[in-house]
Amino acid sequence: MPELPEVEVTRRSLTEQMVDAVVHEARLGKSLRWPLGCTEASLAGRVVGALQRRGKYLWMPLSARPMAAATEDAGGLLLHLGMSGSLAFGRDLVPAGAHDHFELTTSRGTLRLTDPRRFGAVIWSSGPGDARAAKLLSALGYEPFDPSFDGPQFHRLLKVRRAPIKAVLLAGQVIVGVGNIYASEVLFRAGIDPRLRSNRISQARAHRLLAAIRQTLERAIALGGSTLRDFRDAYGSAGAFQAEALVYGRAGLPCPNCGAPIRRLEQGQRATYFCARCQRR
DNA sequence: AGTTAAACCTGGTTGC
DNA sequence: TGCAACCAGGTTTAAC
Repeated sequence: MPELPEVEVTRRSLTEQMVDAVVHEARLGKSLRWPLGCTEASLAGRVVGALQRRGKYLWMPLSARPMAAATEDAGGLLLHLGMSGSLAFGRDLVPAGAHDHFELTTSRGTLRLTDPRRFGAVIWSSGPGDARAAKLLSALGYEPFDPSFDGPQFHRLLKVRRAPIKAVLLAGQVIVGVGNIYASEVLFRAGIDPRLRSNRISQARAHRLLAAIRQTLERAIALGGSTLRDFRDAYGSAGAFQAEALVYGRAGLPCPNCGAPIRRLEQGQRATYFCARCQRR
């Protein structure tokens, strides 16, 4: 489910409800991708800080006591929603089901991670120097909305890769947050063939692609993300961007721009949707 | 080092 | 209806 817009929508809805909450109890059910890395009891009494996002990861600061200086205790939880994860928060959640794998009971309500496929993760990190967290975050590319990231820099990074542009976007080593839905969508909006090799992209088209990424992700965030099957924000609301998808999941349907049938192909074991007439090599 | 395939899981949909 | 095959929003790991 979750690409950058869904994770960002989750971050915002969670932060509104959870900042300053005091943790009462943590409960881990079926194992997720990795072990938690601390005892559940060691989270009790900690105070939730403002959530941050890096790529598709969420960072929840958990201070050992109220008003602790950041330098004094920079610990917290690193969360990833994987393919099918979502987070819910509230005082009266429905009883936990078979796919609810992590719960954090707090003074303001209960945070619950639901993830049928269990590709998601919750790991304790003691701070920036934490090796496990650093390993996950260190190879990540630029944030799409980082103001210091611009078209020329994007172009330079694309020039040194030979994989198809779709694969380069998905890999997240150049720019983070673009998953399988939005990769097809941004390439359509930029008029670029997903099979085009990254190093063959001109500077002008790189600029156009970056602009399309920013506009598309921004619009998706504004619409609460995409809900294909089960994504919900922390209030339980579904997203609406899927209704504005121009090519994703629309094989055989007419291109909204030229009417030619949208094509589906496979790249790196993932489906890609595009219009062979509007998107050029 | 870069690129590609396999692996991790479960559930819903499609087709015979 | 039953059941196999295929599909799904991600990322790590191993292998060319």
